[in-house]
Amino acid sequence: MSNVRALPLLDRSEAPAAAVVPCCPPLSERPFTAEEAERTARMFKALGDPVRLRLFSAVASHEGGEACVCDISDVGVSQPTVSHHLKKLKEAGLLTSERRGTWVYYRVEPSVLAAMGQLLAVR
Amino acid sequence: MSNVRALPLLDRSEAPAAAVVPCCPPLSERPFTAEEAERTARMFKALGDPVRLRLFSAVASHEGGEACVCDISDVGVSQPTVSHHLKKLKEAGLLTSERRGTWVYYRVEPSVLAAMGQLLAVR
DNA sequence: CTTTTGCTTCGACATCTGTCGATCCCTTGC
DNA sequence: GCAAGGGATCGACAGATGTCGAAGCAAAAG
Repeated sequence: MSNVRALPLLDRSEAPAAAVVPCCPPLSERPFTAEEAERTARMFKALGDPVRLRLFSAVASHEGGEACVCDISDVGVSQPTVSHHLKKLKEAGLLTSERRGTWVYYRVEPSVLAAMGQLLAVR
Repeated sequence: MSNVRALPLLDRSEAPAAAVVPCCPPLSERPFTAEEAERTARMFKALGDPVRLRLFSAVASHEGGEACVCDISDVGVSQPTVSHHLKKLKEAGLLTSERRGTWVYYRVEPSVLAAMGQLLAVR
């Protein structure tokens, strides 16, 4: 189950690194369609849990924009729950993970952050 | 039930209108505390539902930044459900409502939008 | 006052979500 | 090979959430 694909917020295939291509216009530009709302809500929902927000913040603020799970798993819930939330953040396209030897490192997708910021831009 | 107070994202008591005082530092500045995460997650959660996102976008993109419920309630769910979601958005501090005669108007809280944008600022 | 219209609240219900302990998988070290 | 440790998955379960129809409430119209 859960074959949810990461959000194609940004076309990373050959776009220059600085070019942020948001999935949707700013919230205040025009009413969202059902599909736009569905995609975008997934990101907001991912950050709509306190534990996930702490995990995301911990990764985002860690040096190099990445952190080992062992460095950030002190958020008051059990280890399986931490893993569960990190998975959710990955499915939302906000984090990526990579195993390096014993440890697994999570890193933020800065372009996605920027795209979300543009969603909130005031008209 | 549901005596949830609006988020004190911005001290509106006597601050100048342009001064955005976010509740929390940018997500990537330092790891969020439990309390910061709790408060901030409430906002993201409010936008983490497709119907609410459409309603919010409809209000935000409406001229004058406000809209009558009758103008935006065509989002594919029943009218009580629309009312339910608008209430949630109000409780999250993202919208305010005001009755003027027959109709009820909802309007966005622009400072809250700006504060959320700052949360997503890249370090 | 009665009716109509716009919106909220209530009650009920199915589904989703967060949480945990137990277990499994993968890598390293012996 | 085997043991140890980091991390993911599984199964279960209580509580939260989205949804609706019915009923209630407030303002305007007749």
